[in-house]
Amino acid sequence: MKIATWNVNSLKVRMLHLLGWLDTDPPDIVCLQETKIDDPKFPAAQIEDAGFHVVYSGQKTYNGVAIVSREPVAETVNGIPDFADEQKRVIAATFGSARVVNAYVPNGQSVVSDKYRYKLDWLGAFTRWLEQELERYPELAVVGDFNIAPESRDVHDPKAWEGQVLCSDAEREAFNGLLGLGLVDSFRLFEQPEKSYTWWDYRLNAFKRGMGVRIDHILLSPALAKRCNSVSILKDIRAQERPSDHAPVVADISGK
DNA sequence: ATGGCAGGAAGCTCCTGA
Repeated sequence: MKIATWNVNSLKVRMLHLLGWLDTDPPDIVCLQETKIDDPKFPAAQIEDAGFHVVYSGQKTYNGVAIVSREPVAETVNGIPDFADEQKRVIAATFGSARVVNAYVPNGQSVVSDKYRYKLDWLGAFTRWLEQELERYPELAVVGDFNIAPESRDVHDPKAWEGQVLCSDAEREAFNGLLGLGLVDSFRLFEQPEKSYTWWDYRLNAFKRGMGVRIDHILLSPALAKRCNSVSILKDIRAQERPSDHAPVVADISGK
């Protein structure tokens, strides 16, 4: 089973990129973030016509998440239970024995912003919920745009980013809190190219100059990590015409 | 130190993203 995560930065604009990917080299599950589309306008029919199922939780202009899958979904949950939040940032679903949580973690804007406080509160609630999910579902994948670069090697210019949003101590502690539950940053289970990133600013020709950060992640419970064969970043999709500013990440967890 | 680019909604400019 291949599971992927991709921040599309508007599904409407990225629809042909998605359908092309699903046509040529489809993962079994694709988790999308920043769909930026209200549920009544979600292009479900186009995705279903391509032979996939899809569940979604969106809103106009901001946020929005969806899970596209070969197999039908069960036990769909929108949002973090018991955490009041009008922003559509989480959707979870079950595939066979595997549970998939798809998250668009708040950006934070800057460390002195109210949005940063919201981000940390949000991550606290997210972590408490995932602790329960792990007990219920030993085969758990937590994927999405975390808006956190876990380590210096995940940032093209660690000096410039030091203490900034995405890289601050509190954010990295929150990320380590997720790992503390037993989740594994699957990307680092394997040898990876130097300067592996998942997001590059649209400005300054950042993609071509390799100026990126690794903020999109696939975290796996021990039971799934054991079956993980490879994880890679699909830079080709970031290199297309009119791309999202994020590249997808895909993990193969079909077992040895 | 600042702005650069892109998307969306509104409406001919502003907010947000990371």
